[in-house]
This record gives sequence, C-alpha cells and structure tokens, in this order.
Amino acid sequence: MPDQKHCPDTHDRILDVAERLFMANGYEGTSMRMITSEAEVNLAAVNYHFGSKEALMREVFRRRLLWLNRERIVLLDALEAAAAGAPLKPSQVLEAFFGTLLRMGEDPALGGMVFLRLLGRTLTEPADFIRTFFAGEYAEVVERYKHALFRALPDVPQEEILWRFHFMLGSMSYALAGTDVLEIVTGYEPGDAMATDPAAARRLSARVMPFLLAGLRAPLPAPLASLSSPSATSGDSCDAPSGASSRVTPSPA
Amino acid sequence: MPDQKHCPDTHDRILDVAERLFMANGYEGTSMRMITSEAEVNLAAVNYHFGSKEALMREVFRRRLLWLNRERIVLLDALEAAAAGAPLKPSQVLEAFFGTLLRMGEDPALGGMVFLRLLGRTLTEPADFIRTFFAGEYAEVVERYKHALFRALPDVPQEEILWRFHFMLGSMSYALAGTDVLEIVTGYEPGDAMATDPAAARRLSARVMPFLLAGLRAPLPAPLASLSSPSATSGDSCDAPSGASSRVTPSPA
DNA sequence: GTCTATAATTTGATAGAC
DNA sequence: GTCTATCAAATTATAGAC
Repeated sequence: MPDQKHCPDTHDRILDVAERLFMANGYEGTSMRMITSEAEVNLAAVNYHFGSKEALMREVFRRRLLWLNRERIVLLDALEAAAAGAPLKPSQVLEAFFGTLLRMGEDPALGGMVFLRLLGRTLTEPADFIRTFFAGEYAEVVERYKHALFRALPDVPQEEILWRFHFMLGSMSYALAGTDVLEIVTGYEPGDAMATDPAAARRLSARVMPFLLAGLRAPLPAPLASLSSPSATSGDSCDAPSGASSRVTPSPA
Repeated sequence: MPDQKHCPDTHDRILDVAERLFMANGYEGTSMRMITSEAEVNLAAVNYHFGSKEALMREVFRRRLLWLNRERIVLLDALEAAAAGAPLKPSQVLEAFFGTLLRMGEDPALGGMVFLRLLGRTLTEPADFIRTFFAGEYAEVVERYKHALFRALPDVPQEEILWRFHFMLGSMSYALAGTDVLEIVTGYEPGDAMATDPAAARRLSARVMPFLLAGLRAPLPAPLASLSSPSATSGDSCDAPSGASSRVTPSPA
C-alpha cells in the first residue's frame, strides 16, 4: 500500500496521462509504455502505484466519479429539502444530474473535457471489469435519480421513464465522446485543442438540455398494437400531438 | 485479388464471426486468433481473404453499410417524389433514417442485432482508420438527410438541427450498444441471448422514435445570455413551453 | 520510490509446401 | 485455397539492485 506522502507528482501524473490516452485511444488501444513514456516515469511505476493496468483504469475513473456522484447526491438532497415533500420539476432533476456532469467539463481540476470525453466513450466499452466497476459506482445515484424522475413525471409509466433515462444517457454520452459522422456539428477532432476547450461544455449544455427535456416529456408511444408491420410501427402516431396537450402531464408549477 | 467462386463459406464465416467478436470485445480487444479459431478456419485465411485486420474490420462494416445507406437514399428519394416538392414531415425523415436502421435488427440476413450493437459501440471508437472509413461511407446519406431536415423544420436554425441530429445519433448509438448503467432498462447483458433477439429492435423502435421526434422538435434554447452563472444556464427556461406553442414550428400537415 | 533487466505471452503478418 | 511453421515486435508484469 503506497501511503507515503512523498512524490504526489508521479502518482498523479500517471493518472492524468492515462486519462488523456485512454480518452484518445481507448483502454485496449493504450499500452502501459505509452503512458509511462508520456508521463516521463518508469515503466514499473504504474504497477508499483496501482498494481495493474486494470486497477489504473479503475482509479482514473474512481477519483472523478467519487466527486461527480457525491455532488449529484448532495444537489438532489438540497433540491428535495427545498421542495419540502413536493415532487421536483423534470428540469430540476436533469439539471442536477447532467448539469453537474457538464460542469466538470469547465473545470480542469475536475478532469475537464478530457474526462468527459473519456466517460462518454467508455460507457459503450463493455469490458467486463469496467461494467462491473461502473455498476458499483453508479448504483446509489441512479437509484436516487430514478425515483426523483418517477415523482416528477407521475403520469408516465415508470418503465417508460427508465427507457428515456437510458436515451438521455446516450445522447449525452455520444455528444461527450464527440466522434461523430457529422463532423460539421462538433467541429473538432479527437485529441484536438478544441476538443478539450472548457467552453465546449457550456456550448453543449445550452444545446443538449432542451433536447433531453423534450425527449423526457415526449408524448407516450401508441400501446404498440401492430408489431407485425415493421414500416408502420413507429413515428406515424407521434406527429399530431407535439407537447403539453398529450398524455404526459407537464411538471407541476 | 481473391476472385474465385469457390468456398464462399470461409470468406463469409470469417465476416460473421468477426462481426460478433468485434461487437462483444471491440476492435482492439479482438485478436485474429480469436476470430479464426471460432470460425474454424486457418489463421492465414484472414490475411489471404482480406489482407489485414484493419481491412477485415472495414469489410465487416462495408457489406452492411452498403445496404443500409443505399436503402436510406432510396427511401428518401421515394418520400420526396411523393411529396412533389413539399417539405417532408420530421417524422417521415426520422422514420426513413432510423427506422431503416432498426429494421436491420429484425433481419438476421442484414446482420440483425449483432451488427446494430457493433455499429452502436463503434461510433464512439475513434480509431483513425475507422473514422476515416465511416466519413466516406456516411458522406452522401448524411448530406441528403441534413437537407431533408432543414426543409422539414424551416423555423429551426440549421446549426440547431445539426446538433439535434447529433444528439439523436447518440441516443440511438447508445441504445443499440446496450451497455448501460441502468441494467434494469435494457434487461440484457452483452453477448446475452436477449441482446441479439430480433424483437429487441421492435421494442426499442417503439420507445425511441417518440423520444427522438420530441427532442428534434424541442423549444429552442434561450440565446444563451448569461453564461457566467453555471447553475442557471440551462433547463430553467425550458419548462414553461412544452411543445407546439413555442418557437418551433410543428411539421406541416 | 525509482530503475534495469527480463520473464512469459500474445500479437499481426508472412513464407512456402501442398 | 488451405495449411504449418515461424518471424519480429509488442504486450503486461515482476524480480531484485539501489
């Protein structure tokens, strides 16, 4: 157990470089030698400080997710205390969950855009040890926010809310990863300077939050009667009602 | 150039196995030996038929994307011909673009859910050669659908439409990859039987299409005046107007 | 804590017989 | 087209001196 207070440089420099390289090349695409040479530390230092490559990967996430998910809980506690028993507005829940995430992108001390992009791409990398690790790190915060959304949208079936939470995570994850076939949109390349610009988080936030909120409160799909005819199953029933007038109750107040 | 008409088995069996293993383990996480042993072909067969591992990866996608993006163009041509110059409805454009994709998941001959999940996770893997390849494969179809959306939503700034196209791709990509921290939602594990169930595409379609359509037609964000106060930048302005009454013009007819 | 040296495997690719 | 045998390089990890 390395508990010495000396040389926080090496330990943290490894984490910082690993975070950036995992973001740019993925876990499998990044070798220990790439990390140690760029961090200018000895190859054996990684195993000394972290034990293995997998443990390094976990630690890269642990130091960020610890802050993120704790902050999310604190914010939700504060919102619910202020609401005094009343349900929160959907926008409040989304702002607490995704706004906290996006705010990390503006603060290099919290990982900045480098960590956000790493998180975005890692959420679709189903290496077993990462999935297991994430499941543990996210268990509490997901449970809390699920129920906050259930209360915020009492007229939407809970299963539907879970699906939409899923879709919102996807939009955010993909937007953060920032590797799009629509290069025009994001305007940056991976590893680019713009890709790690803290202002990117603010620009993204202004665009994505209305999108997420609208999707979360979308009219309910038809009770999926005719699943036999593929070309008529989806989309057609969703044009006429476009918002507050449909089955979904808008947030109170 | 392998042009012989013999043994389509080996050639195609390599592609099928590679598709499944790349889906489950990613490109870097899948070795040639894993592919050849599972496909029960000789190790040298891959290089004989495809030339290299990178070329194999490209061919895995090429045979699917060729059909997908051609079908998307054909469908859009038909819709625009039927509209006789009038703009399409947003739901028609989404149905042609994403509905075609989801329909691949129901047909094993088109790759089924295995290919859809591979595509979903690969869109966030920014290995250079994959990005370059995708850019070429998607160039035409993206250009066509961009302009179809511009026409379908004449009152939404084009840049905003591009962002929302981006977000929609993200929801879809992430939902297809199916590796979520909300395990309850999807209910399947990667590599699981349920994960490759053709019915999964229909279930997903009924859930995701209304979400995408609502997000695409969300109220426009405030002109982002106060970017200084992070907690008030987003979300708060999006509660009151929840749909058709806002600045976004609903689709014609 | 840092470093050198190296073990033990695995990787993508190829030469050449059949 | 298929196969065996093999190369050259890269990988994670560790032992042991300082």
